[in-house]
Amino acid sequence: MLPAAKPKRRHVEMLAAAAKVFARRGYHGASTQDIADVLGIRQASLYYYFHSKEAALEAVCTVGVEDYAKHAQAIAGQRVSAADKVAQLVFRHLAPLAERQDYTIVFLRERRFLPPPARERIRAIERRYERLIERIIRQGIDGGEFRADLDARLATLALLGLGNSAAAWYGREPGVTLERITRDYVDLLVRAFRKGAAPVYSLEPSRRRA
Amino acid sequence: MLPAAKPKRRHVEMLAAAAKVFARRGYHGASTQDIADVLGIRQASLYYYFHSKEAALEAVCTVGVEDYAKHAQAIAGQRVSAADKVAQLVFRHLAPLAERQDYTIVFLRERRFLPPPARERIRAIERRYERLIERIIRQGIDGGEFRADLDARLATLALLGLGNSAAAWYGREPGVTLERITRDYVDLLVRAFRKGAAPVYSLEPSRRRA
DNA sequence: ACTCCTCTCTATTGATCTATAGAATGGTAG
DNA sequence: CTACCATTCTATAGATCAATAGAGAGGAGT
Repeated sequence: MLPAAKPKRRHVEMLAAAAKVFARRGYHGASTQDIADVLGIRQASLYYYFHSKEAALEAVCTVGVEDYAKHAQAIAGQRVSAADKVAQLVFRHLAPLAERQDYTIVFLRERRFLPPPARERIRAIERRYERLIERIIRQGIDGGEFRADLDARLATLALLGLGNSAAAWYGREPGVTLERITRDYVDLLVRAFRKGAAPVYSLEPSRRRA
Repeated sequence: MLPAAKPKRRHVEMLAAAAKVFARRGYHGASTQDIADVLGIRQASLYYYFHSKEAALEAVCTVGVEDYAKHAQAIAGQRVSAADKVAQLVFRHLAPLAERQDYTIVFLRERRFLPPPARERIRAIERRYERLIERIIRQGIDGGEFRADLDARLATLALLGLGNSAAAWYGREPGVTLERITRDYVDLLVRAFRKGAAPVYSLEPSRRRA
């Protein structure tokens, strides 16, 4: 039977070891020996659990991405304000960093190295997640809660960019807790999305060349 | 004489080839053969230009990062509003994507694979850039232009996260020009930073577990 | 014609890495 | 005691890759 089909106790440890190593050294920079070292077993013993290094990468990426779309779907169905939904989206986007940062990092950085079929499977989940966010923002605009001139696509990319960037530095910024990031980023996004006076600034740095 | 010391015509082509290959396949996923293929020369011929693959990575990363701190310094010295400075920071941060996206991507994703001495050199430039941004934001707060409860560190990370995320998808989002990203992201940040009524939303998704 | 100098070549070494084959270990149940 | 199963082992094949050594080609200047 294929090991990937029955997730037992040791399989979970394997996955965690792979996530840790891939997150620290990158997929191509990590050797199967590195993963084996974490588990205290021989390099060849890994192949009892995975068909290939690529399969291990897909397994880690899947854990890294799977819950996002699910939660976004649940949030989209609620009957609350768009601002509330954005708040919950950010909360759910950042929450995995507490316990699964390695998986998140690997998903974000290494998914592009997946072989085409696996990459497409992961991409499908991503796309669903992005569309759900974009729809929530668009509904906020259409409902008059968010600015009419807000670009839903760019707003979505902003939310994702902001959330994903936290994965890169969370844990290395002294004193910055998940709660604070969530609060501040939600605040930042909702302030930027809601109706209000247009800010005044000169976009073109006119006194500088080019 | 060390090739890296005198940047001639072909050296620039080499660097561009390395940037392109590192950006697409990642540093560890790219072989020196891949770079040689882009240039139409043999793998071993590369070593006329670089001592090592790592040296090529440092050269690419240096190009990718060097101008940011320089421009930020110039912006910090101007006598304009903090919002104007933020606008110029974002503009200068995104501008390199037009002509040097590969270098930017490699700097962002692959700099962590540099050997410690080179990594420290790159890090020093980064740190200077971050401090300049943070100081500009802090001055906006102290001057009463930005919200008093704005966290300057998190605001800096937000600006960087937003700007850096664009490097990942710029060119693959149909119809999204650099001008539009700059305008929208500046708008987003300035709206979020300036004084204004606190938004209303429920941070805790109370009807969901955990 | 001779000499640099720049650039590229051929040929190869040695290290590293994924993956396979098949044996050994140890626990558990009949 | 024996059979079975899950897990880890040894040993190695086969491929890829960074890097070195040293030769050759061709242009510019003298």
